[in-house]
Amino acid sequence: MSKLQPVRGTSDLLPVDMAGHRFVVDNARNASAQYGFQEMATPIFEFTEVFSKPLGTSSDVVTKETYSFEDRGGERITLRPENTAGVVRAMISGGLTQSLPLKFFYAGPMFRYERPQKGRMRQFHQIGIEYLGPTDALADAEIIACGARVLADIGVLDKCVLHLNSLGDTESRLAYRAALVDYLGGHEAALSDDSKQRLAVNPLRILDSKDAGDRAIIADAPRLQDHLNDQSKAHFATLTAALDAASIAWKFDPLLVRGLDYYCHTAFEFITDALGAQGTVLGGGRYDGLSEMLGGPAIAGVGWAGGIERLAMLAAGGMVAVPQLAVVAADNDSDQHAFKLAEQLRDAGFSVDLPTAGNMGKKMKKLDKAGINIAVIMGGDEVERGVVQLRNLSDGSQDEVARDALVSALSSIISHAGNNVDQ
RNA sequence: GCGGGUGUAGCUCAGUCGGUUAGAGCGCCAGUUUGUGGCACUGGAGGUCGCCGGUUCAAUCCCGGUCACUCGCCCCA
Repeated sequence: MSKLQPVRGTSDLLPVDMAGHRFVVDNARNASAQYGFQEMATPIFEFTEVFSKPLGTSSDVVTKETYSFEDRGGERITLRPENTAGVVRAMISGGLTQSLPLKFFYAGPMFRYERPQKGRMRQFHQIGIEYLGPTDALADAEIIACGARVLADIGVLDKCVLHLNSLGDTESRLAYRAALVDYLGGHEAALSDDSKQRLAVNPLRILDSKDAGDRAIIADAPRLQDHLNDQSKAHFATLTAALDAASIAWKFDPLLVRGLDYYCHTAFEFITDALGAQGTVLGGGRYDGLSEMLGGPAIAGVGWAGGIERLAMLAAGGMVAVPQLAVVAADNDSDQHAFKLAEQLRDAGFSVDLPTAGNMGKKMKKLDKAGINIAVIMGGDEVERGVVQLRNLSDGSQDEVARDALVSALSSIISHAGNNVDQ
């Protein structure tokens, strides 16, 4: 192909792609607004510490996946690989900790230096919500319910399974981690190479290894749920009771873990099998330790992020809006009249296209291909007589209408529900 | 970062056991129709066969590298 190609792992959002993208974002924005989440945005780059401090050196996201560079002023900058840290940073920076709780919705690009695959890009886009302040498990339930509603609204909930686990609070998790390392240490030689690395760096990750040998060892490993203290158990029980009450189906997944240190209690992912290896379509959890790790006050938080590209691939929807009608000049001398009429119709609230190239046959052909169903045709004769030809391209009918009566005539045949859409 | 597959027209793909002008369908443009689209017919444009190098009298085809896409690992959205 041409040498003029986008950078690896990036892609253009042409109108047809943008339609699916907007379909996801618009629905997510509306659904989260039903729960009181308000839209905000943070910069797409931050000082590197915003990500390196909370994510830690053990995380793949930081060690090998970030786009980091030094700017002209010598500052170390990182393109955001996710948005939770940025949102929490914004909360601290903006002094918003005085008005808890906070409910935020965001949508925007994220950047990870990964090997691209289907559903995995170096620049990709996420929607997400963050609920800052509450420690109660009902907050966890509410954000999961919100996530389920987003998926339902775009028509993909029935293609996903909600996997749910509890990591417990810090005390529980540290106790479990010690037990797990103790057990796995006895089997180290039999572990896969990847898992040998993880044993030192991030042992919980071994739990969801896909290696067959690892899985055999894991089968007899100590279980996370056996190490939850009473408070952690209560948190999880409250959450699951709330989900059950709302008829939100979930599946307990004891192997679902999050690598990052600030995660605690709830971890969940909506997973589909329709997208190959990139099955997680929306995932998140509780991150009570994050604010403190960033140097702010101890403020709890729960949230999730969803991959817009992955969601758009699952969703059939996505409509490209096209104008409702077009004004066609039948001859060159009528161009100015057609232009003026198009403006008048736009003043009246219609979406109007005005084809300008070629003879009348070409213009009509363009309308047809664009999916425009109504043509207002005017030539010298019509201008003189103060009328237009109103042609319906769907059924081929055509009527002469007085210009004074055009707006009301159009109003009766074009629904005012909104833009005409066609895909 | 690791392993496998693929790369021929805008799109989906044939094809050349290495040999003169590389094909099809769809799409695009034009005409049949100089005030009327869809259908049909006719014609046309469009490819350095991803890129660089090697072997060869000769490479789109074989070999190496590279880039991109793709499948899996890793990790996650």
